[in-house]
Amino acid sequence: MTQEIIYPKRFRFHEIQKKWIDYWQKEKINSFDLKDGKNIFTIDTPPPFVSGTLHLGHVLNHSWIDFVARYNKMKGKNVYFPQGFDCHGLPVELAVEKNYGISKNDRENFLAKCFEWVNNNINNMTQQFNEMGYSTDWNYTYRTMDDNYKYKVQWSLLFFYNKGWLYREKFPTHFCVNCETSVAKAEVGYQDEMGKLWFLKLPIVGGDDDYVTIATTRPEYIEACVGVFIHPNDDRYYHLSAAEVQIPLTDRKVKVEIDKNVDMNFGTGIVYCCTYGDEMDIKWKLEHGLDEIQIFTEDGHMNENSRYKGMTILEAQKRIVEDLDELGLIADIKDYEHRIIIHTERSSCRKPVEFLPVYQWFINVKDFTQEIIESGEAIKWYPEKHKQRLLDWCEGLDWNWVISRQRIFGTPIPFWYCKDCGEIIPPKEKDLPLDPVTMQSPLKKCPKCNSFNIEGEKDVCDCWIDSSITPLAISKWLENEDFFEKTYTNASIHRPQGYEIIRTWLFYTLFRCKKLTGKAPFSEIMINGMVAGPDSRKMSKSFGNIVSPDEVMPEFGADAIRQWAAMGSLGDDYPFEYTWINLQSKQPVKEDVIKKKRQRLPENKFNNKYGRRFEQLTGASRFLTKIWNAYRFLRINLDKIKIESIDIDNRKLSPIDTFIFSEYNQILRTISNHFDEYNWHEGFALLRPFFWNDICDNYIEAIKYKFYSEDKQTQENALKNALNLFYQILKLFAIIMPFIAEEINFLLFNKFKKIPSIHLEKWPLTYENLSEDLIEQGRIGIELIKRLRTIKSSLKLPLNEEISRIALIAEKNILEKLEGLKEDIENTIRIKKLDVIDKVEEKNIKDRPDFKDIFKAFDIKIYFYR
RNA sequence: GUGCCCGUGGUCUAGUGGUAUGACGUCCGCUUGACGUGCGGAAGGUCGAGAGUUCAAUCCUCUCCGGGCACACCA
Repeated sequence: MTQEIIYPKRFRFHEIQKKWIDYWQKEKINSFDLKDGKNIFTIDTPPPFVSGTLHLGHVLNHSWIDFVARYNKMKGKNVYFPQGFDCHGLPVELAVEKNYGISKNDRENFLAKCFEWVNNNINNMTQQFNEMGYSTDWNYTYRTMDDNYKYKVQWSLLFFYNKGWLYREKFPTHFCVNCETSVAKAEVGYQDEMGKLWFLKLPIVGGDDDYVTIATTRPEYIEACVGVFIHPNDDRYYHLSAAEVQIPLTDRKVKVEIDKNVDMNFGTGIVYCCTYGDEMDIKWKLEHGLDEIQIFTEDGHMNENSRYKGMTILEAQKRIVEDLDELGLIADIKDYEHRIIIHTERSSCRKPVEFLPVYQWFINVKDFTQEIIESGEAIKWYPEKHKQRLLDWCEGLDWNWVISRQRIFGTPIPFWYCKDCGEIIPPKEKDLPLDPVTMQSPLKKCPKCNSFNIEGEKDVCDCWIDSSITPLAISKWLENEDFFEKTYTNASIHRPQGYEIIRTWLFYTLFRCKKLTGKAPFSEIMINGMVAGPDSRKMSKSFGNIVSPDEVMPEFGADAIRQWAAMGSLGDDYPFEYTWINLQSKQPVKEDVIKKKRQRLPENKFNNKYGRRFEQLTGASRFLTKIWNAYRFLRINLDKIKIESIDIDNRKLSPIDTFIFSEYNQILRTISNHFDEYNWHEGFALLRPFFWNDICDNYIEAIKYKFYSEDKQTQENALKNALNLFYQILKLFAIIMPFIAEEINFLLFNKFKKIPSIHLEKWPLTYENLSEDLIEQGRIGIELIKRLRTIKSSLKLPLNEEISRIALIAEKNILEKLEGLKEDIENTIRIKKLDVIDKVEEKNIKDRPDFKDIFKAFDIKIYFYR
């Protein structure tokens, strides 16, 4: 090791990170060993979607996961910590279409390119995980697009089919006409939008210039109108109850029907029912046996049932309104704020969702929500409050799970069906995994109707079908019975995730794993919040408050960013703070100024003029520098003073040593308690000031002089005690800041501790058998030293200036203690002569001090002579 | 609309039935034999607003305001 590496004033994280990432990999420091089959603690980590880069949300989430892994390892558990990737999804298809210009019709090539694109992204993301200091064992990674993974997914579908929980049916489902696929209820959300409410006049058949007027936000649905509804108690329209109305722009007539679900107070109190405008329309259609007239195509245009065929839905709306107006059938138009259903699960879409009746595959979940609730109740939640989200979702669920997606890059739904009678033909188990598009059905003839018109399913699975068996995938279910028993059946399984996917990932995983194995997967769950920008709004492109890890990682390093993550509070959203500054003046700039400038200036000019200051990370970096310098100081002394071990003899502790050890004991216990609850914030918030103030500013300052002592034994003991304590603290640091901990471990402790990594260490123990008397004496010493330094500072004296004399005047019972501290105080404060005087002698002191002070806590008077 | 969470010095954050923790920033002093990305110190808060319970409330209750999330929904 060269001097260069040992003594730089700053922690050089760039080279150090790289060095340890390679070393940990080479030496298999993070390897999981099943042989110790007892006490296995499995972490079922969220597989990130393979967008190609990690964002700060991932950094927060996965830093915490890494803390969980490292902490539990240190606590003696055999931690199984794999990390996989969620590969399938629309964004992959879009990226491949865009970047390679390959059409989906060229199915084979297209899928190959999807695979390639995903693989590149995974390589990138794997590297980012490593740069975070993520301690997963990559030998157990998985990709949801792998055959081996698909096998499990398809096997599970076959199992569900055999149980009668998987079925195919033509049913109106949420359908994103932008993404051209059906989506699950869990993937849609509502968005407020300023729209219009149109009052349309529908002519009454046989009535002379007589109309019913309905109010609607969707006039483009008029051609699909199959009924008009009024409320049974609505006196205003009593006379209409048997009437028929003519649907404008069509040659159809529909009946006026009565239903109590009509809201009399909305609009005119009359509503038209269309196929399928919304969930209410679906219910009415089924209950009243109405016709079905579908007017939209799957890509969001009008179909052959409409005279506006070929137009987009929006274009059609415009034309329909114009046409109705021309016919004089528009009674009124009002501005109206309403909520539209949009595709929210992929934030890049957020386009309106329609209901389309197409053949879909469904899994019955409605009948099992009670069971899911039970699995949820059995989990220990960190924090408890988020359990309610799962329970609410279960209790409110009234739709089954649409699992089919009209896409091609996904796990194929491994079934065939008869095009004539709809009979489903399941695959043979031995043929899995398979793609029914390219593979022949096991039966040539429909077993029900003898038709030969058999078709392989083209649709693929919802991504949540892939990801909701992650606990089974990582435990080698269906693959290795022994491994499965140890890492699933008999393990405690920890599930870390954000609260936003409780109703999806958690819900589906609880459901499917229980059904497939008989055992609910999780014993505990740790919930993280979302990362917000400084405006405390969720980070998103549309708010312009995004910070990418790539922006901050090169400047601050993983250990600093992990400290930021550690300071986030359990289950709550957490802002990533920054301030815009003018790079020349270094002055803060307001957000709205930035917004304007960003629009006006070209990007490079803007970037030259303005930058962001990351205060939280600055603080984190300083802490790293502090730790680094504490190491340097001890290292310099270790080079001078020869010691054989850092084992300490409790009987040879000074009062100051005893006191700081006792303080450490307390801190350690409290931190353990917080970490046991996965409360990283509180634990780290204690650790930082303890190390900085108590250890560095007070303890090290107070023992420093011993390193220059004439007495070898004094030197050795002081250094041993300090190193021993530092090593304990380093183990605590290792969880949050794995790189600096490992670096210092090697530079400072390698010759004492013959272990290949500090990350294989056990959680530290407290120091036992400390003398209460010495603790108290040490406390007085430290407090006095602090006080005397403050006095020096307030007198504007440089800290190294020697004081000619100080007298401490105290009660008899404390005198003895002070005598024992004399040397520590004299040397640390630099006093030529320190006198300890009995209070009864005080009146005999003749010289007037330059400064007088009383230290109330111990009733000690301080006479200070410059 | 219903439910849950949140609102603490300039910013973020901890916490408690007896007016408050830490970080970053600001100001003052000190280049100490690890560290000026340091050390010592200071300023800065009616703990969202109002009402109630209490000897006492930032902490408990209610109402309101503001923010977030979830669920429901009138077309």
